Amino acid sequence: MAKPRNRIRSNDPQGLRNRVLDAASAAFQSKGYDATSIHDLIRTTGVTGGALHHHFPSKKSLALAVIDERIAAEVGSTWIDQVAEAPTAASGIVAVFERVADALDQQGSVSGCPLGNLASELALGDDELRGALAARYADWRGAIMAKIDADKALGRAAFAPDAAAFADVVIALFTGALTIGKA
Amino acid sequence: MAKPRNRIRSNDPQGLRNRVLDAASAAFQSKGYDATSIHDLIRTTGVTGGALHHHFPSKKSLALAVIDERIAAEVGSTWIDQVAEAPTAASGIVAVFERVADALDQQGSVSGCPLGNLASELALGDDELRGALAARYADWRGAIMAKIDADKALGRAAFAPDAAAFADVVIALFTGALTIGKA
DNA sequence: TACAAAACAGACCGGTTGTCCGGTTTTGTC
DNA sequence: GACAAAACCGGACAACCGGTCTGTTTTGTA
Repeated sequence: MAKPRNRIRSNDPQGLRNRVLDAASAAFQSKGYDATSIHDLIRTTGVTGGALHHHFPSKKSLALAVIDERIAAEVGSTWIDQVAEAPTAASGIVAVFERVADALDQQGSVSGCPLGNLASELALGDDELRGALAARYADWRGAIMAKIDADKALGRAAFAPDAAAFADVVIALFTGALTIGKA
Repeated sequence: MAKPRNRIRSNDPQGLRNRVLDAASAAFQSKGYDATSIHDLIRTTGVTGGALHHHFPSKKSLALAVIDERIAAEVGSTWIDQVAEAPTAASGIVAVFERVADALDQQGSVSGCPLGNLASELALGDDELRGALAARYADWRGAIMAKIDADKALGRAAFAPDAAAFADVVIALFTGALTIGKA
């Protein structure tokens, strides 16, 4: 006479994994990595500790997955894709800034750049995490540089800045602005 | 026959307070606020828990003191003073960037902007802390704006940007650059 | 149906966290 | 010297942390 387990259960590993990833990335952004406990995630998602540990053996592995899957996608959709599709690098960059500013106005609060928040908090503590974050920055930077070079090749560049330096400035400006916006 | 207490003790509240503040601000910058436990500070400074609690009843009050005393001084010496003493706003800003870049080269590692690190980590969690951080940003911004306006009045401005917007860009650029440098 | 592997459940552990408290010593003041 | 306030001591505390464990259920495969 074990426990009468009358509730049906269906294994959905990918769905459960995604739910955890969603909750984790949201919590990391709104509260920070250290301030988010895995018990918090257990409570908010309803996922049990065993299941969570099955998919993410450690908190660090969870952070790694958030960076490589969720944040990478976010950088891609809000930056890389937008810049690539724009007529010119400069116009694409300006458009992203305006779009983000509009979204922030509607939202009413600033919770920072997802990538920048994590970079600030855990880049210094762990080399593996720092590498994952650096890779995301490299992608971001590469997309801007590629567009600038394409502009130059097409003769569309209003001015001819050093692509690498210009990309760095754009990224630093964006990251810094969202950080200051939090205060 | 209580404990034979043969060690001499001399009360030095201000010195002890400063020692804690030094250790705390260093730890906050290198490891982050959440990652720094007050037991860490007890170990590294040798200050007892009771004494620490006497000066800083809570960890938050310690953070507040670090912001208002240590970080404010740092912003003042590396930014406000430098800009004020420079012949022109633009040259002063460039000089600060160069000086910081040189210091970072010698140091070999980047641990971020002290103000930016704390802003990123705890601005969203507590309104009082956010206010303290915002005040530091306001001072910083005000110093740059004042210098730009002074330049304009003296006819020294090579170009005539909107002072507020320009100051924001400078601060965002600085903060963001140091954040990215960590990754 | 048989069975191994994957997915999930949930209690549990050692260690650490921030905070607080009762007592002792030092210091300023009269 | 008497005495109160401030400074300092050292440990106790409950809550919570990330991680582990054993066991059960589901699923793919043949």
